[in-house]
Amino acid sequence: MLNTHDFFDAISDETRRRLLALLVSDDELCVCELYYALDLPQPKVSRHLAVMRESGVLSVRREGLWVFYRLHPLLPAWAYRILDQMVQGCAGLALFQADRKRLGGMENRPARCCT
Amino acid sequence: MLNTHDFFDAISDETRRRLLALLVSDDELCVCELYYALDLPQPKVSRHLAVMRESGVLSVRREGLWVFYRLHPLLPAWAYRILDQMVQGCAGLALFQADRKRLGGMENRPARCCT
DNA sequence: TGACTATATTCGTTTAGACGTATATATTTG
DNA sequence: CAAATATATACGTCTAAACGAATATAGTCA
Repeated sequence: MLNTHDFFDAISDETRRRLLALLVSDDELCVCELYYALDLPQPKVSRHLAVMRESGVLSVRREGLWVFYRLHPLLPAWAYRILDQMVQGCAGLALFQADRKRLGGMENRPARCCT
Repeated sequence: MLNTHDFFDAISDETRRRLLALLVSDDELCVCELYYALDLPQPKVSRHLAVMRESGVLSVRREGLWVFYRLHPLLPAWAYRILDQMVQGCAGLALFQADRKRLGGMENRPARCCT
C-alpha cells in the first residue's frame, strides 16, 4: 500500500501534477490521451506514470492496445483531499488550462468499453 | 506572493514536512525549538527554513536573539488545506510523533512576548 | 568594548532524479 | 507468420538540491 513519502514524491514534480490534475477530474485516461494533452514525448509521460504506478498512486487497466490510468482506488482519504486541493491551486495556471483544452480538442480518442 | 511550484517544492522534502507539521499545530516556533524537536543539526534546519521563507511559505519574526517562524499568513486557502491534510497523512508516522514528543519534553523554551 | 548566544550562510561534495534518444515489449490485424 | 500500433524500458548525461563542516552575522549583556 501507499507510503506517505511516495505520495508526496508524486506531487513534487510539475509534470506529474499535470497528469494527476487530469486524472482527478476525468478519472480514467489512456497514455495517448495523457501525452497528447500535455504535449510531451510519450516516453517522458510513460516514465512519470510508471513512477506513480509503482508507488501505488495510480492503478492501471489494459484494454487491447491501450493502457488506462486512474487514481488508485485505495488511496487514503487525506491523499484524495490533497489532490482535490492541488487541482484548486493549479486551476488558474495557464499550463494546466492548456492541458485540459488540448485534451478536449483531441480527436480519435480511444473508446472505453464497460466503464 | 506564493508561487504554486514553490509550495509543492516546500512539501516535497521530508525534513520540510516535519517542520511544517509542527508549525501547523503550534503556529509559531523558534529555530532552536525546531531543530531540537527534529533532532537535526542547526544549519540543516536553518537552510530548510530559508528555502520556505524565501518562497513565501513561512514568515519570520525576530525577538531579541530568537527568530520565530510561522506559516505565512497570506497562504491561499487551498495551501492551508493541503497542509492540514498533510498532517493527517503524517500523523501516524513514528518520525513525526517523535518530533512532537521531543518538542513537548524540551526545557528552557524561549518566552514569547505579545503573542 | 568584548564575550556570549542564536541563527544564517558559504563552500565543496555527493546523490537523486529528470531528461532525450534509442530500443524493447505487448497486442491486434492481415 | 509479419506489419502496425501503443506503451514501456534502458542507457548515458546533466542539473538541482541536500548535505556536513566551517564560518559569518546579528543581537544581548557585562
